[in-house]
Amino acid sequence: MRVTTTRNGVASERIASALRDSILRGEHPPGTRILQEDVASDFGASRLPVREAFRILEADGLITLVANTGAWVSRLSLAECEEIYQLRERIEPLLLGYSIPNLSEEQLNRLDELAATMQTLRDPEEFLRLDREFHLLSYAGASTAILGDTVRRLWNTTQHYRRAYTRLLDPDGNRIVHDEHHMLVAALRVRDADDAERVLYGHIRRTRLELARHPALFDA
Amino acid sequence: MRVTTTRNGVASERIASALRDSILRGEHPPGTRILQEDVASDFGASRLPVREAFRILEADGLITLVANTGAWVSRLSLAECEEIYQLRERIEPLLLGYSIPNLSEEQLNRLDELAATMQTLRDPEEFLRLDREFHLLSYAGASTAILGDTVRRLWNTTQHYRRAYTRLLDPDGNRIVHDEHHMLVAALRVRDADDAERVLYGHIRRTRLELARHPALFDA
DNA sequence: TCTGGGTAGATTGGATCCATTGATGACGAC
DNA sequence: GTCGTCATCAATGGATCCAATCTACCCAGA
Repeated sequence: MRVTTTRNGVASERIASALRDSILRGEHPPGTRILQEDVASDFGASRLPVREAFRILEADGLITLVANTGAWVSRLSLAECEEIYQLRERIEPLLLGYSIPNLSEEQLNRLDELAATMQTLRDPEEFLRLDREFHLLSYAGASTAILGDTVRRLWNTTQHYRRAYTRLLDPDGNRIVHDEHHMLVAALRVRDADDAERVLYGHIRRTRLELARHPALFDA
Repeated sequence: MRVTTTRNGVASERIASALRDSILRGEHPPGTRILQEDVASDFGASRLPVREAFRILEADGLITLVANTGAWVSRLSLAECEEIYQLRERIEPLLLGYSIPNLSEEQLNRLDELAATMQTLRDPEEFLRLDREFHLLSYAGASTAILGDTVRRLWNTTQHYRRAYTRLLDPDGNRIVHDEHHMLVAALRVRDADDAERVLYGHIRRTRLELARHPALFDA
């Protein structure tokens, strides 16, 4: 007889997933300490699954663990952020190449829709969310596990700095971003891998150079 | 490269480190199941630090965890292996570029020595060890954490397949490999980043294409 | 003989308790 | 007044026990 075991999945994964979302939403800025006990009571679990969740998030690059001391939300220096963007410049076009042949008509339409919606947004937080969905969706055709995971990790670790940067911008000021998004979708539609990869490369590179012009984002 | 905040006193790190070495040495071939209880008794510890060690190794890409079921040494398909090599082609030259300006005379001498020694070896296992030391040492000048960790993870996951491939080879057959190693050190000595990165790119690319010619390596 | 269900055993996931480590603040010496 | 030391306390690391769940095997029935 099966009792009401609500089969919610494994607790450590559930907690890791929820914590990841809340960090990505910016509820724990870089440098913030996170206590096992607090998280455990938040989720109504013991500290044990929380400890495993911390290991998962450490692997994601989201938090940094120090033995016998605690866990902190990871903080990047400008140099590390540039490093990540240079990585992204090189591997996201590769990932996109894997994805292009398998993108469905439905996915392409959604990409169009996202690119158009982003242009009308005033709220930086909403822009961040859609921009993330846009790019990750463009990789959805790739059946690669390692490459996809690597890219996702890089997106996670830079999320907070993209947020800080986005808040600085005049909503209309980054017209180039929207143009690039539209150019990218156009290239994807005709399955022009070379063009799509070139646009994406430039898109990331430009963002990297822009970020480097605001070193203040990385203080504190 | 990796900052190695010496958490060596912590059992989970010690166990993870020892297990990682033993997997890299080939003592647990891909597909092998690893039981928490066995590892725990091997190290005279309880299962708890073993569980955390498993999480660390999962992040390294060395093992795969399935909830309520167990841990297996990761197995790659040919497609995944090619994916990893394409990644390596793109990011290891970048990492090398970071490293070149900071390589010491001593490190360059050691690289020369390694390249020469490898030429004389008959034992594939020894070759693997030195080849790993050679390449990772060539990246030692890079102070990058994220990039270095990413590369190290890729090396880990492909270690077993490099081993299987190396065993196939006639020790004299891969003269090109040795030539490339010497060319690489020569370029590093004169701090010619462009040349070094090009040689390294070709080195990895050639290996990828060679691996693809032996699909049998990836069966069961 | 093959398929399906059910049960028993092995193995992992989670909770609680204890040991150990690191940080903080007070006290005393120079 | 400042620096160093020590004691206290909070937070993490680890051990043991219990619960949930998956696997493997056996047996009944077609």
